[in-house]
Amino acid sequence: MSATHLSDVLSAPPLSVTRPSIESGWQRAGKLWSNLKDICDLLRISTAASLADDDFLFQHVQFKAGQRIHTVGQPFDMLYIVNSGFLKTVMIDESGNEQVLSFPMKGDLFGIDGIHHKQYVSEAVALSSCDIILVPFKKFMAMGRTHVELETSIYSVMSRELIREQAMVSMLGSLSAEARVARFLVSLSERFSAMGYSGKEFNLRMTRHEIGSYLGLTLETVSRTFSAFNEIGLITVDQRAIGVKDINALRTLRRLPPSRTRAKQESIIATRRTNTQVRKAAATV
Amino acid sequence: MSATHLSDVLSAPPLSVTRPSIESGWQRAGKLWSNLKDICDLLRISTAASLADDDFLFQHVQFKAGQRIHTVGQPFDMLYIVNSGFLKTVMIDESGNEQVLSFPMKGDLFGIDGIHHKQYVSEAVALSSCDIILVPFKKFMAMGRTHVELETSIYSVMSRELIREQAMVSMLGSLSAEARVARFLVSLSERFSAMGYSGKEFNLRMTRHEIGSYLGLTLETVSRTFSAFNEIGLITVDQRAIGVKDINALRTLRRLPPSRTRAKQESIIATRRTNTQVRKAAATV
DNA sequence: CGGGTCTTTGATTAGGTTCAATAAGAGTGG
DNA sequence: CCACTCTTATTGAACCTAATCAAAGACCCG
Repeated sequence: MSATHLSDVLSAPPLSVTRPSIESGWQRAGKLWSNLKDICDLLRISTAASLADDDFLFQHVQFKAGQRIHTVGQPFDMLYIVNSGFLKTVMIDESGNEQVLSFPMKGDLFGIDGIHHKQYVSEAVALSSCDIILVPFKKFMAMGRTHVELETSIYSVMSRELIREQAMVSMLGSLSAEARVARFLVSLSERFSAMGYSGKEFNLRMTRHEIGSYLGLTLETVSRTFSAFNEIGLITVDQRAIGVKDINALRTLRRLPPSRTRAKQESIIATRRTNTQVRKAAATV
Repeated sequence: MSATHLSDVLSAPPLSVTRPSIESGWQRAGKLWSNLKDICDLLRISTAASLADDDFLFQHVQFKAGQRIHTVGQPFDMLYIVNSGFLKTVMIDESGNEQVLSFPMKGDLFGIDGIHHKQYVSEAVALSSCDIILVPFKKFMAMGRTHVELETSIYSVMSRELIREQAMVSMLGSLSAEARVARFLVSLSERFSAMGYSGKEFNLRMTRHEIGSYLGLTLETVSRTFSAFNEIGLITVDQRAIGVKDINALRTLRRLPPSRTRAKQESIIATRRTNTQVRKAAATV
């Protein structure tokens, strides 16, 4: 039952569908399968009528916490969609250190980074029990050719991922530690809400170390910032349990001391310049 | 002649090609046009035979330093390929600050971020005179349907961009200021070399401020780091003129003081632990 | 030549890392 | 079920990198 390699659990698609299961997916021979429409729904993609016709089935695979869905250097042929559970994706830099890139959860697609070099550049690790849908890329592309709106959606999802990374770069390049942690919590809250869970009370599935890696901070800074937010009453913290008390404060929390801001905000600069001159004048008196 | 809006310079494709020009592209009515094969070559994409057949022509447009190729919120319908010149792409955060995301140059594709929301999320600004190829996205997708290897390449290029952003996140999250600046120089050197220019002597086309924004540093830190590298003999600097003296030293320059490294390198941890114990033992003697 | 932008360099400050020690859980096996 | 261990989290103190503030010099372009 403990599959360490995908190939161990792969099986041929069922010849016929038996019965719908509770969650999205059909069951057959103890395995779950999803059709194209299920997948589009999961990805929050516009789902035109024609998609429902396609009877190709995508296999689900279960992973337990700690197991790897794919590893660096492994030949690419699949994309993956999270049906349930929590994961992290990491890059391994030349000195062997892990850098967390994302925390995929229900409805998220990962594995895209494997397309270019025909092998994965990152690793995906389950942080909890996970149900993952396998999406053979070749097949998916072929389907995009027959369902034009699907093709558009694939490009759209890839574009979305790029935007996500750009936002990440922007955050790492310009926000203070407090602001990063605050946004991280807001983002988690919103994602939990979107999934139908509580956005006010939730458990972190990742360690402080992993959060720190994701945000470009040390685990100590993350811990301290949680504590600080707790003291101000923005959140409550007890180990992995988070209670969001003032999400708007978290949302608008700017970098306390700006960074390479300055430029552009002429008014502020003008004001500061005036102050400086006043100060100088006072000094010379 | 000074076009501030793309629509001012757009014209219908020529009915027939007249004569090949010096650089990639054909000339007609004072304008440059490229075919599919030119574009694939420029993007360093596998170029199968069938591509040469396609006689659709892509229009070139010239921009002068400071002009914007596209802006935030502008409706998306084009991708852009740099045929010559230098640009920057920037995101504007909620407080109006620019964050530099990339410095596109010859052969680079940009505008991908516009696909998802059907409008651009970033801006592209010319840093020098530029010759840009317009790639109507709809048309490009359609061509991908008839040339399967092109479709694959489009996905591949998008994946490449995602990897680039991931590498950027990784760098911002884990490297010291020195290491970031060093890698920036190495990257520039390699790109200039790949373009046929000298990778040892080149001029920066961007300001210290823009480099700083790109690397998540202040302009002062960038300037100081250049000066420091200069003193160690890794490079020579004179304003925008850079001479790379020891690219390997730049390449391997690690973060002087590590960050959230620690984990994973068992040997080092073991060593450090031993040292600590030794120190403790010494202290108790 | 002059005004504006860009760059360099210095002095000071502060935010975040590093090192260290303790506490709190989670998992394991006797 | 509890002791033991390993991982994870919290908190403190000292240090250090990079930001901030400031000023002067270099360059560019009309």
